Amino acid sequence: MRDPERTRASILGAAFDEIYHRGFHDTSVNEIVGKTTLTKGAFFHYFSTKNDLGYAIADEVLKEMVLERWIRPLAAYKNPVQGIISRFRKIIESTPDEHMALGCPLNNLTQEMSSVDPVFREKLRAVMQLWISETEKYLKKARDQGYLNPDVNPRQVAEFVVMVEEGAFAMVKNLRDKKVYWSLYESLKRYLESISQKPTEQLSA
Amino acid sequence: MRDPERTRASILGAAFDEIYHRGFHDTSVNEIVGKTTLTKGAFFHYFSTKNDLGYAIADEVLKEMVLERWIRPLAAYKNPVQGIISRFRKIIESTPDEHMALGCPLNNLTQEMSSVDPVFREKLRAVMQLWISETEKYLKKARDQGYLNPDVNPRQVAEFVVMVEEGAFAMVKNLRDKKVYWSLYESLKRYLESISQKPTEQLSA
DNA sequence: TCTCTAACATACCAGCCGGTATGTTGGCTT
DNA sequence: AAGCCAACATACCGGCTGGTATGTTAGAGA
Repeated sequence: MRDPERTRASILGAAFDEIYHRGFHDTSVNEIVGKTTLTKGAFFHYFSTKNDLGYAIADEVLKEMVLERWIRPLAAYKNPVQGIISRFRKIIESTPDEHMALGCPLNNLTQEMSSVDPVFREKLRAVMQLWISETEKYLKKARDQGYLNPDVNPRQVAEFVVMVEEGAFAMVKNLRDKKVYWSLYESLKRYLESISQKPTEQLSA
Repeated sequence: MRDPERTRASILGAAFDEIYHRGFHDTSVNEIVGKTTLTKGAFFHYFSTKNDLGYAIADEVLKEMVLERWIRPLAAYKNPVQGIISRFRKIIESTPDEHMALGCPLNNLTQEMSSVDPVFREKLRAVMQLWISETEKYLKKARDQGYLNPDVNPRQVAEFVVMVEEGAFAMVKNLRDKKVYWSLYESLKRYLESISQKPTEQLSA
């Protein structure tokens, strides 16, 4: 009947949802446990403080979400650059309007907490560094395989790409207009094409 | 001795500072008035609620800041595209590290408040729309004057440019590394060059 | 079966929050 | 010079917050 792992996960899930919708500060512990079948006693049994809950969200939920949404799918593409473009498009298509209006969970939490709490800052920074580094790997692969111009700097492009991926969500959240996302998609695509090797001058794999 | 306009402005200024540093939710009215020579009575004489204070910051402070930092300086450039690139660089150079770590005030407030309070959302959206529209004007001018390829969509590029301007600050805030800003600057420059008309006028760093 | 610890529930608290009610005072108006 | 109102100050409040102290109960081990 008792299942500590499930209990903890249910708190984490409810907390993520509520924080994603209303922000960390504006979400109280009472509201979080109210979304579950548990009470405050259970909450503080698993998380010694409210901030600890936030740390766990960064370490576990957000990190996993970034990998699952933005990184792992890239492995399926022969041309990683094409993969980045396709994923960006597919995420637009598959994200419900309600979520588009809420922005990127990682970015939301970072903007709210990183200048307030240094532990938050480090954990959220780690997630973003991971996101960039993994993107960089694929871009390097793309360059080595002749899909990108040989003079491109994979790290630099990776930082730009991730910034666009996050910034696009932020702007759509602000403007409440999904069409903007498509506009930004076109611009990112154009940028990536501008640093891509033309098929004719592509090196043979 | 009494000077209502100055008093109001001093509250607005102190509030903006404190909110910029610690976020809206985490800044209490007591802290704001504590930064001035006034008391809570004065605060609620000028702003009927704490949210009203936030609205005034959006309408007055943030709007003016966007125009002053990003838009008005563009008038001094013959090639608006060159102006956008130069301004982006100069803002990096002139912004102290401490402020770089705090991000863009407009973006901070938007990420924190726009999904919580609809009035906030509309006001902050108006500021961002203004930012984009004014940028669009200059890009259209650039296209008509042959600095940009004739097939570029000024609105689309404006949305992308503003997104990068905001997103760059957000990312630097996250990563706490000003070098990233230069990296993003290079990418933006490269993008704008890729949609620029080559023969007419050259873009230089 | 008895024990004992982890897994929860209940009840409560000090502190701070935004906001209000009620002063007091400066200074223009007549 | 008296009146009067905007411009402030002071004192206070109910409500909610994160957090704690103290239960109670499930269930694995002996």
